[in-house]
Amino acid sequence: MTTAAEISARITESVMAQKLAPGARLGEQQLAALFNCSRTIVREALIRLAARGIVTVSSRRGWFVVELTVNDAREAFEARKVIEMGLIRRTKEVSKAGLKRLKNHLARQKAAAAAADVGLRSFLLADFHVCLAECLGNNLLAETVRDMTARTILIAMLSQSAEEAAQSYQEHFLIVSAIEKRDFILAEKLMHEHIGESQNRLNPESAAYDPLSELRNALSPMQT
Amino acid sequence: MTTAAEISARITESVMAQKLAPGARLGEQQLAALFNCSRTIVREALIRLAARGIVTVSSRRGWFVVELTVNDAREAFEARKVIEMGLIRRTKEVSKAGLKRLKNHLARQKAAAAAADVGLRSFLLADFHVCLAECLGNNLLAETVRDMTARTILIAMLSQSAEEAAQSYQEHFLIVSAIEKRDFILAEKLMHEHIGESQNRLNPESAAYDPLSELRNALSPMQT
DNA sequence: TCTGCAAATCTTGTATACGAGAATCACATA
DNA sequence: TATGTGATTCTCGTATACAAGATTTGCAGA
Repeated sequence: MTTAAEISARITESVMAQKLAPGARLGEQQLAALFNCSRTIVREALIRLAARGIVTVSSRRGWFVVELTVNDAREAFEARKVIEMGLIRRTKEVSKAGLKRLKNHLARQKAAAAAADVGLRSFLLADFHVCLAECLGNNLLAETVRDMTARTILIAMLSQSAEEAAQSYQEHFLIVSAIEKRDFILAEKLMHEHIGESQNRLNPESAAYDPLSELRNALSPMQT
Repeated sequence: MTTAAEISARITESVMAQKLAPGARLGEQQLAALFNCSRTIVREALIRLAARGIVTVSSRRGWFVVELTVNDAREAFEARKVIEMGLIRRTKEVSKAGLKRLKNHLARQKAAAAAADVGLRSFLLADFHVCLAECLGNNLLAETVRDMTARTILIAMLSQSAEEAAQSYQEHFLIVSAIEKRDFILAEKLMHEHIGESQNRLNPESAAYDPLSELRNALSPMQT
């Protein structure tokens, strides 16, 4: 027996941990069995997630983890740049507690990078951005960051190797360092590059997660 | 017979039009009767709105339009500054169609300011910000702006006089003018002042809509 | 073997029934 | 009159039944 809030949180986390791929099916009945509750509860969780742009429903066909178009992807990355850079830019001061929490989070990221748990590593690298927003004093934007980060993961999916993860951690580390030194201008610049980095990684337009992409490309009409 | 999407849109619009005050009751049964549908549909609409921070539910007591704390208010205004200023800042170019749409919107705002329809006027002044985000090319952030704008209205409520509305229109006009001239730096500055303006208007900490605020103040503990 | 159609199955969409907790009201009591 | 208590009413919370559309399967016919 589980609540709708718990179910939607679990699904969000799974997306952030790259355990749920774009297009993954989320059957009401299956989830109800898995979480030992009725379809009503599952449905509530899915409706919430739909409002947040994490899942979609296709009438009488089923619920699925969203699959973003190229334009959706552009907007999601742009939104993250706007929010996360703006948040840093408008910060005057960071509390000692906040800074401590950030460093603690960095330590967990480092530990996860060393360990073999890809899911936890992926989750923490994404969660860092949420944590940062919270530490900069805006829980409302932190929630928004969570949704948008999840969305960008659903594009970038499968394209993050161990080396790239290590690099992400390094970049996070440098951002926190800049914040600690109160060099918010540098921090903003680093954040810009950091988000741009993952955006650039998805070169062959979302080809990474589309199992039909090769076929699709091969059979695409000629430009005559 | 109405769909959940329509119901939630109607409620959001009513909030933006200041027709629904903070704390207003939204009974499932009443809404079902009003929209001629079952509680199931109403419930879906309310769950969506709850995910967007427009309404809350108090267990077995009822659904209500949110009442923000002082800190919530701070975060909402701050979030709007971050997003709307950042959106302008990162804009390089505005399409002709977008500019035309903005001017069209301004004209409607002007017309509404002259007319006596306070609801429409209030709605348009808020909707301008959503429209701007769309015209700057980010529908994802536009949706976010809609939610946050609604939230700020739920704080500032009742405090907007006809003169202040006219001033808001003027500020919107100047913002669009700056954008038209591609002076995004000025536009960003104007937006900053514009949002700050409405934030400053709510001086006596949300006293406007709290019927107990006087009592609360009178009976607050002494600072000895 | 391939095609087309009909039946069966699967999945969500919606209404409704019933239960539980909160708030209110009426009434007895001090 | 003021207070406390029990019944009543109101509202949401959850499960479930049934409908309807989409998909798949099976089968007959060419």
